[in-house]
Amino acid sequence: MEAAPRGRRPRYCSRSCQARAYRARAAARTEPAGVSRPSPAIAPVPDEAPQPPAEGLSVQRIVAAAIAMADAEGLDGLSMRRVATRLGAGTMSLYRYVPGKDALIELMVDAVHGEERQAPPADAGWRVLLRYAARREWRLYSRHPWLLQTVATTRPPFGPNVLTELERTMQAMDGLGLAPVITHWVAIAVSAQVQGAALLLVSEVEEERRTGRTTLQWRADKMPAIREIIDTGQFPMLTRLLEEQDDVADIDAWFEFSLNRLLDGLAVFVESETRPPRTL
Amino acid sequence: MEAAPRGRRPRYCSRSCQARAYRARAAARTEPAGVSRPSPAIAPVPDEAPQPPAEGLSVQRIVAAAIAMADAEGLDGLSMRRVATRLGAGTMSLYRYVPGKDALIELMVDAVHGEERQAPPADAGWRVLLRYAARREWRLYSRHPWLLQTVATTRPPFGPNVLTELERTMQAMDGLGLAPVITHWVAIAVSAQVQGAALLLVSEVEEERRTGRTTLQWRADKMPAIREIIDTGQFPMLTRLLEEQDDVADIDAWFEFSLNRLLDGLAVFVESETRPPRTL
DNA sequence: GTGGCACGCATACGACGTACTCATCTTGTC
DNA sequence: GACAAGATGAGTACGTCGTATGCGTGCCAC
Repeated sequence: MEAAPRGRRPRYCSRSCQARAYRARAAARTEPAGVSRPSPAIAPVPDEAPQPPAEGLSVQRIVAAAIAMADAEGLDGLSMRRVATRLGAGTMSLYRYVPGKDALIELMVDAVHGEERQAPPADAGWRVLLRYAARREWRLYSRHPWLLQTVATTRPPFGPNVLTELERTMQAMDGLGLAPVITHWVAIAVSAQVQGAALLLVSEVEEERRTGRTTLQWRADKMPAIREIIDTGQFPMLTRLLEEQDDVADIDAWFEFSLNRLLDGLAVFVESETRPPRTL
Repeated sequence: MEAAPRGRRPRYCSRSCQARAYRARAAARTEPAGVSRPSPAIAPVPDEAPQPPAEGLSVQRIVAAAIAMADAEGLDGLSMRRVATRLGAGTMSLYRYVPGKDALIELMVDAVHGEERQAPPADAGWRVLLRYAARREWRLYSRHPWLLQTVATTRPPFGPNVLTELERTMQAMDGLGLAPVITHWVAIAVSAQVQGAALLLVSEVEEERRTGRTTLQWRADKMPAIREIIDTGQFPMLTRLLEEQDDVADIDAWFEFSLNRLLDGLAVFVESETRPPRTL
């Protein structure tokens, strides 16, 4: 089924028992948190228990190992073979628990989204709450640079933890009188700003790993080439920039700057939206 | 040199003639445009001439073929073997012109950045110009979804076309009295917003290619799972959203929305920055 | 006991990037 | 015109990857 043109990219296997085991375990991870628990607030998935010291394989152990490996070596340092050997298992043993690499990555994504457990500040305004969510996401990408690469590749996974996050962000704007669609637009606009900023962060981290050169070393390497182009005089703005200071310098400060600009703009919008024809 | 831990990812080869040929051709593409031409304004790279009908390989032909292939099949449908056969050449022949796949991708990135040739509207305000640049970038990612995946992986390449774009964006704010660093921050903040939004766009396109399911089909597939989670009652905001309308719906409209919010925020900032202590 | 089955793994296949090596073709020199 | 030297192209091979297939092993219901 699904044709797989030219024989490439077959991806998901269809061995019955494998898929069954995966679905069973995935459900075990998902449903108890999302469905049955009568928790007072939104309850993220328990994720991984204190890491059962057992030796047996499990979806949790596999996902945890894969996350550790991706954190350490990037998304293309992640291979089923190496995850397996890291767990002291045969490569194909993983496929009893996970249908394939893609599904494993999906599980990884939802798992890291459930990491930061502490609740947002209560009774804060929408602006504080949105900023809180944005910073939370920013930290997520700092810790797990590979996460952003998955975003660019796969449709946003609707794991319970991801949904929880979105819900929380939208709740930040509850009571403002915005239409649900607009609330959603705002939420993903903030998320987009964070992700866009994180692209810069991640590309530096990732490239540093790949080449072994730090950002400063890299800049020194490229300097002659850049200066050559600059010296043509066709880039006056960039020239001035280089003369004063040479780069983003503090990427966290820049992130805060851009986030604040977006929040300012949202404030203008909220203001004009919530009391339509008063001042005018 | 460079150690290559555990024997993985050797990447760039170092055969002298290969590197030489590459540098020579890359320079041929870069310098005549950036250095010698006495053009009135910023002049992007001539890129590829009317595609010489010749049969011989060339960097341009290789880059063009690779771009076409990535456009059609995504970044991981791109392989040196298939680019070569598409050009009617042996695989290793490409390595006479390009040191490796990474360098090829770098050339591809700069090439597509030089695509849209028409000048921005003259004498427009900073806001119009920034919006213009943002839309231009947005269209770029629509046409070449793979571009965003490279951004997440490699340090932003400083090809002449990319630099031209950045310079132009910064020139949009010339005369506002902002410090060069701030101008730069604003420019990359807008770019970050576009890229973050494009992540959503690209993930849909990419996933659609990978699975063969359109967005609507996919939503129909996932609906039972989503509704199951929604029906727990723990996601009131999302529930309301689904009841009214089920998704982003018009991603271009959303892009415009988020861009306008950011520009509004930048306007507030520019306003407060350019005439510091007058009204207050 | 003894099937059946859940589980783990060894082997194998076809893709990939690219290093090494040889063949062919072009060009400069006499 | 003959011929050496370099430029250019490609065939083969190595090590990596994801994963399909099929074979053992041990547990458990009957």
